[in-house]
Amino acid sequence: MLEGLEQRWSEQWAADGTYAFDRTRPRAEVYSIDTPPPTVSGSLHVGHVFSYTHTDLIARYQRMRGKTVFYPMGWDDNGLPTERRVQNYYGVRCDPSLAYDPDFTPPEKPDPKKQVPISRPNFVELCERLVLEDEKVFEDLWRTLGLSVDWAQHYTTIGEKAQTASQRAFLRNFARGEAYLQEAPTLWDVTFQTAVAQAELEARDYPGAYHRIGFGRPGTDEGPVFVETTRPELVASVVALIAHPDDERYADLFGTTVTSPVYGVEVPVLAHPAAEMDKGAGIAMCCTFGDLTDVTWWRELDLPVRTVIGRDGRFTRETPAWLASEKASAAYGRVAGKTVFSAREETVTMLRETSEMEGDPKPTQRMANFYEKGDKPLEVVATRQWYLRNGGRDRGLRAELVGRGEEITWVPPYMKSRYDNWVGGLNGDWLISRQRFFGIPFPVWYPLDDEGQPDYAHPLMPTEAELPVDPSTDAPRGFDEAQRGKPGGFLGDPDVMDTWATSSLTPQIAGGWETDPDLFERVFPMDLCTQAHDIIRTWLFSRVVRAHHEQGVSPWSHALVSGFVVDPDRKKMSKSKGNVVVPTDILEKFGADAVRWRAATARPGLDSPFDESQMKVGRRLAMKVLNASKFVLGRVDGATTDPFAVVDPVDCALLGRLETVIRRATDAFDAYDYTTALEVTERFFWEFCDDYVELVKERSYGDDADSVTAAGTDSARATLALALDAVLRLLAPFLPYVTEEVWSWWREGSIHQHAWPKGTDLGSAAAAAPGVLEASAAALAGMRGAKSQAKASMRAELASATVRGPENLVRGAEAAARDLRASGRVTGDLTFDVDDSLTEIVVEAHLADPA
RNA sequence: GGGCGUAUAGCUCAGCGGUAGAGCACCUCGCUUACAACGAGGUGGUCGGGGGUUCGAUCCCCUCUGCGCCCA
Repeated sequence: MLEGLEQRWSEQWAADGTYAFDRTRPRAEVYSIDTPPPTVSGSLHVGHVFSYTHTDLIARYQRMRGKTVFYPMGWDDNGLPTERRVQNYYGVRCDPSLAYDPDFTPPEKPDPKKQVPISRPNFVELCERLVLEDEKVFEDLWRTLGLSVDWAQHYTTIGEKAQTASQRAFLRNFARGEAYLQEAPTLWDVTFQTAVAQAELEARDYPGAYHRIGFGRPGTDEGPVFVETTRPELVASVVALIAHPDDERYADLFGTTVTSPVYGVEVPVLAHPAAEMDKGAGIAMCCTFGDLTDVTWWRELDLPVRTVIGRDGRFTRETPAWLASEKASAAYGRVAGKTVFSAREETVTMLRETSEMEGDPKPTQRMANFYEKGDKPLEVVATRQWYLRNGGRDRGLRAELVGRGEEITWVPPYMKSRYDNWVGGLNGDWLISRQRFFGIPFPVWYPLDDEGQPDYAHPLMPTEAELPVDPSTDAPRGFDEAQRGKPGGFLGDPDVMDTWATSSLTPQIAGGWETDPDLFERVFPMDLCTQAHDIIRTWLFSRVVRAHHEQGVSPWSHALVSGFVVDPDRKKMSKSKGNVVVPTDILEKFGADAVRWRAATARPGLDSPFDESQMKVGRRLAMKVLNASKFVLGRVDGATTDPFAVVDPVDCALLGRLETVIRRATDAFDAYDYTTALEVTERFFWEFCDDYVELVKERSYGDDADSVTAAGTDSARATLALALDAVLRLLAPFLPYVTEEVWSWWREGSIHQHAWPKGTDLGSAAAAAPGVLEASAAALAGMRGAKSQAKASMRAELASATVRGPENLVRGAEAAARDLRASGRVTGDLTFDVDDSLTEIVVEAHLADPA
């Protein structure tokens, strides 16, 4: 019965434009949402499905509250993940030195080990081709899940809208001095051969070994100074030994020089508080660069740069100038061109040959920085990169950005401290350039001087009207293509923007910033951004940075942060662990409504373990909605939802209860607490089915003219209809399919375009206290209990029943005496005795003898 | 080491000053004219440990411990 609803209704919604944004409405009537553009080259797991469902619950609620909802979906298709997927999928790799081949076709049988080198334009073409396929799959999934996205507002992070917005924002950042080009030590991934930003780092334990190596003290009788290092190969690039200023062991050495083992290079011994006295020998070898501490020392102690590791992660082939001596150059010849790993082995061999290493290496675990997508530790390489100011080097800006965070309502509130911690812990500006191919290029060229050397200090920029540009194929104003790379000509910036540098502008891209001012004014700043907690430091923060620089505001008023779906052992789902739950499987098995129901039970911010048995509960609810509706609609001919017909005390009590439920669900949704909204609605719905419907069933049939008045029948039918009408709307954000199906049986139009219920829909009857319902439900439960204990059928008749309890409850139940007699099948006496020694209803019942 | 969260029934979670709640699971019963992919009834907990505040603490405060995440 539930099967096929997804396809049928999602097609209907698409055809009717049910979720179309109305751009004629004023800002006050708009609710705008910034939702993460999923990485289409990646695979979705059930956690994404939950998080996007959370957004949709809010979107649907706001729409029913009368807002027109701006709910665009974007695809994050640029960047490294797509490049990697294209390499594997087509068996190619990008070689920017090659020329474009218009006739290129990818290999028929891709061999990942023998990737065919192709030009950058060819590579980008393949990327564009593949993301189209991926995006189709994603869109289908979102439609099946029932996301009420307005697909007309769609964007991609590589598309022209995104290119123009990213380049325009960059030009303005540059003009205001917020973006700048700098040659500086940069964390570098040797596998992907690109620079990596602080936000993409991941500290991991990495096995290493302490090598105890000695530095000579020429001109003294003293023995060598020993350092313990996990990276002996870097002895080739040592620039100083550094100990803590308070370390008495080395006090005498400060200001003297020592000579490096193997190479015999003379370096100073210096003091700096960043040296850790209790780590290793307490004195460290500073190399440019082994890690970020080296960068600090290099900067603060004004040390020279001695780079031996190239961008490919290998030792440079030419012998560096400071290793010019015969001894040093001979030693360097043995490591030149080697990978870090091989160079380390060779260096250890040399250290043993010269007896400058003491003992054997001692295994240790150290924390090393990794690119989150990489599996080799990052190196530090001096390169020229674009940076965007994000407060990492500016206390004032940092304070302003923390202030922007305070303008946002965080759901749950404690997620703000993640943001504050991250902003407070920044230690450098945002590195936005990447040495990759499938991304948005920097709209920048550099003039070449008479010798063909680029002048980085005076970059050439396009006007905003010329955007988007690709400096690798477009020539700057005043030049022509023939001057590319020639002395007196120009050079295009070869880098692309980091994917976050594009997706940090999603509110601007989707909202039509500078291209559609009328739209932008209606949707920006947005009302809501949603994401899981892992991207607070990246996506959330970077959007605040961009909006702060460009518009001087926080990009949204609310941030809703979802937790993760973790596996049953509470471990994070990841491909490598093989514990990923594929969303298409569960959607097929349980249906979209069931999966959405389960997602809605995961509160904002809290991780939730995946458990299939929970999906069944959602499915059962959807099924119950269908069945209960079938019953109610079989009782009410036409639309008899007239509150004035409701006169019976039990019916009034039900509406009174419903009024409270509507109020609580509305308050909860207003506070972004969709879980509580669902909880109170669902509880009401089950009570409605189990107690109320059972109580009034006989009365609603209206075929027992002797015992039931026509008014009572009308009252029950009107109440059934009123309650169903309201409860369907309360459930609509959670179960869009089944509620729409039922709605279509007796109402016009889509339930998703109808108003959220209000207490006033229920008329004055809803002012009744729900006590009668509670008391009669308890009495009914008592009768059922008696039958259950007697192991009798629920249809079994009771010869007599006595309802006892405190006065208010007994009187309440007595008001429903007729319904109780009918639903409990009491054939003989039904009496109500007040007994104030009791605190609740107790039923004493005698079964009729079986005939 | 710092920050944040969390600890309640076998499991997933509500409750957050006034005699412990739901769903799942489990047990028993029942095919009843909305529903057997169902319904009815029931079993099950010194609310992580220790202090304190209070007439009263699962709830507030302190502390310890476990777990998770983020940052060093």
